[in-house]
Amino acid sequence: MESQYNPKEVEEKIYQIWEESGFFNPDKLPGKRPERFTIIMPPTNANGRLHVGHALTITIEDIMIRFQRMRGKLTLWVPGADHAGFETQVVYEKKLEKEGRSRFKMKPQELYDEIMKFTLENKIYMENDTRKLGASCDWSREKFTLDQSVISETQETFRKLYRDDLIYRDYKTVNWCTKHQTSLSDLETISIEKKDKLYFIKYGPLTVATVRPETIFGDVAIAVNPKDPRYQKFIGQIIEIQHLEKKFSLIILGDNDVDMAFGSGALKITPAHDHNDYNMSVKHKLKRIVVIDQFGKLNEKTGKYAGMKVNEVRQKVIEDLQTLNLIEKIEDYTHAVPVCYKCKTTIEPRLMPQWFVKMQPLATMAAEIVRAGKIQFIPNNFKKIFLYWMDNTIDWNISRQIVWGISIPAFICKNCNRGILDSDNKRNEPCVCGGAFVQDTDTLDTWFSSGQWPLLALGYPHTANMDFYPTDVMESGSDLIFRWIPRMVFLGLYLKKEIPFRTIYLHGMVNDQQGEKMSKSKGNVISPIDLVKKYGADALRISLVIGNTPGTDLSLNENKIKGYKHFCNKIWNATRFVLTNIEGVDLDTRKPVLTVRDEEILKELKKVVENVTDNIENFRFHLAGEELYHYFWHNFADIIIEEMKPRLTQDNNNSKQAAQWILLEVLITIIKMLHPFIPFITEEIWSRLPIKNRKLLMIEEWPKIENKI
RNA sequence: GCGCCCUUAGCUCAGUGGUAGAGCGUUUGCAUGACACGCAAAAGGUCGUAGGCUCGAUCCCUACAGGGCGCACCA
Repeated sequence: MESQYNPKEVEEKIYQIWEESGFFNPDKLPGKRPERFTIIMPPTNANGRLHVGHALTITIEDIMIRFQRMRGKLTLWVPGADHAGFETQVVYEKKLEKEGRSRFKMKPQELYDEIMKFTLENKIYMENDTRKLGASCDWSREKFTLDQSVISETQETFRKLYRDDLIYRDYKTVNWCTKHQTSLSDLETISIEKKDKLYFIKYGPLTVATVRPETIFGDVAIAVNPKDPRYQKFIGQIIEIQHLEKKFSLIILGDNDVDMAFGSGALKITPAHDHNDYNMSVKHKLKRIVVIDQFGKLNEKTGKYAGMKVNEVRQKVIEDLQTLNLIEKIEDYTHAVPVCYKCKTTIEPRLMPQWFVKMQPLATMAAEIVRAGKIQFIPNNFKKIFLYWMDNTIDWNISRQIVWGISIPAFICKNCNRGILDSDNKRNEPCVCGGAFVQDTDTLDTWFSSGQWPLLALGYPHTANMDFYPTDVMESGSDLIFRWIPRMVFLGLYLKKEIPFRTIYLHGMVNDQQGEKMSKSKGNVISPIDLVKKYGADALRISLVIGNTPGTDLSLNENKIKGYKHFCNKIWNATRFVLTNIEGVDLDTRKPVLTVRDEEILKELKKVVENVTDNIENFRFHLAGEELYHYFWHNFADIIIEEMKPRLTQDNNNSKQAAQWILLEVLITIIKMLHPFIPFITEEIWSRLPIKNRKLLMIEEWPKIENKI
C-alpha cells in the first residue's frame, strides 16, 4: 500500500466495479429482502454541468440508499434527467443570442429539435458527473422527463383533470414576461423593490392615485371603499371624463378591498392589466380593455401613444396630463414589483386565455394528509410553510408559450379561444361559436409533469414498479418547498390516492465561502467536479454532510474539504498499519481471549454502532458522520492503535493475537459504517482486507446492534 | 405587513435543562517504524440583550435588537 491515498486511481475503477455488479438495481440484489426502500432522485436539469447543490442531494440520498442496502433492504434509487422547460429554453436562448440568432425567427419544430439535441448532449455530462460523485442509483431505470411514456402520461393527467373539472381555460390576467414572450406562474416571478412615483390624477370630481398612469386607457371604473365618507355619495354614478386621447365613461363602485388610507382612497380599475383589478372586474362584472400588447407597447386603442413602450409612455402621459392640469401631485413611492425570475424583466400582467388548474380541492386534499401527519417533514418547520401555501394557494397557470415542453393535449377555437381536449375528437366540428379548432401550440409548465414525478419515474400507470410506491424519502433543496413538493403531494394523491413519499427531507442551499448564493453572474460558482478532481469525491461528500443540518444553508469552504481529504488519508494509513501488523489474522479467525481493556474497546465500539445507526435512521447524517470521524481519528487511531503497538511486538502470543484481532475487528466495523459517507475509499480498503469469500462492501451487512459485535 | 430561521471560540458551524464542542486558523514543541494530508501540547467563548419558569438555562417561555430567507402586496 502506498503511503498516500490517491482518489484518482481508485474512484473510476471502483464505480465501474459497482456498476458492473448490477447491485444498483434491486432486482439483482442478493438475499431475501422483504423490506423496500425507495428514493426518486429529483430529476437533474440536463442543460449544463452539476452544481454543488446537486452534489449535496446526491450525497445525502446515496448515504440513505447505501445504508439501507447494507441493512438488508430492497433499495431502489431512480435517477432522472429533467428537460426543465422554461429553464432550459432560457439557457438555449442565451446561446442563440450569442450566435446572433433568435428563437422568434425559427420554426417551432426546428427550435425544439435543436434544444433536444443540446439537452441530450448535456444529459450525458450530467450523468457522468453523477457517477463521479459515487451515486449508487439504478441507471437501468433512469427516466427523462421527455420520454415518450412520460409525455403521454402527463397529457393523460391533463385530460383526467379536465374531465374532473379541475382544469379549465379562461381569460385571466397572467404574469407575462415581455422578453421571453410567455406567461409564468406566480412561483416563477420574484419581487424586487423599486422606487417609483405615485401619481395623483384628477378623474372628474375624484382624484385617483396610481403608479401606472400609462394604463389609463384601459380604465373601466373607479373603486372606493363604501365606508369612506368622502366618496360614499358617488357610488353607483357614472362619470364622463376626457383624458388625453380618450373620452371615458367610468362607473364608480364601492368595494371593501379598497384601502381608504392609501393614496387618495380612490382606485382606478384596469382589469386587463392588473391582477387585483381583474378580480374586481369579476366581482363587479366589468368589461376589460386591453391596451398593452405582448411586447409591452401600447396598442392602437391609445391613439398617438400607440407603439410606445410602457416605460417611455409613462413620462409622456404624465407630461400631457400636466399640460391639461390633471395632475394633482406626485409622491415618491417604493414598492415591490414582480419580475421574471430569469431575466428580471418587469412582469406585465396581461389578459390572456390560458389553462389553469383549480387548486382549492387539490390543496385541501394535500393539506389534510399533511395535517394528519401522514408525511414527515425534516426539518419540521417546513410543515408550517407547506400548509401556509396550501391554505393560501391560487389557481395555477399551466400554459407556457414556449416550445420546449410537453404540448398541451387540447384544441383551441381560433375564433373564441375555447379549449377542448384533443381526445374528444371534435376537431373537425366547428366550435359552438362557429369558429374552427386548431391544435394548442402552448406547452405545459414543467412543474406540471415533475409534479407527477414519483409516479412517472416508476413507470405509472404500468404496475411493474408500483411496489416501490409510495416512496420512502423525497430529498430536495429547500427552495423547492413551494415549486415542487406540494405539487407532487396533491398530484400523487389525486392520481394514485396515496401519498408519494413518507418523508420529505429538505437540505439548505450551498452558498460560497462568504455565504453568498452561487450564481453564474456573480462568478462564484464552484463546480463539484473540480472539487472531486482536487480532493476526491469522498472528501467532498463527507464535507457536505458533516456540520450541515437539514434546512440550513451551508457556506462552502474549501479548507473544510481539504480537512476531510486528510481524513481519508488518515483512514488509508491506519488501514496500512493494521494490514502490516495482523499477519495471519483474518475475519474468520476465532475470537481470542480478550483483555479487560479489549472488552471495553468492543463495548465502546458497540455504542458507536448504536449511535451512528440511530442517527442515520433519523436523518441526522451530520451527527453520524461526525461521530465516525471522531471515533476513527481520536479513538481508533490515536488511542487504540497506539495502545496496541507494544502488544504487537511482544512475544506473548495470546495478547498479541487479541490485539491483532481487535484492530481488525474495529477497523472492519468502522469501514462498513463509513461506507455510505465515503464509498470509494472504503470499498477500495475492503478489497484489500483479509476476507475469505469476499463480497463487495456495498452489499455487506451493516454492523449488528445487539448480540455479538 | 405576515411567516420561518439564525445570533455559541478569529472564521465556518455542531450541541446539550446541570457550570461549553468540532473543523480550519493561531502559538509552542516534535522527522515517536501507519500517516508532516502527521504527532504532542496550548491559547481562545460571561453561548445577541433584558426579563421570566426552574434547585439549576447557552438550551424552555416572553420581549427587544441585529442578520438571513420566504410569502403577500396598497392601486
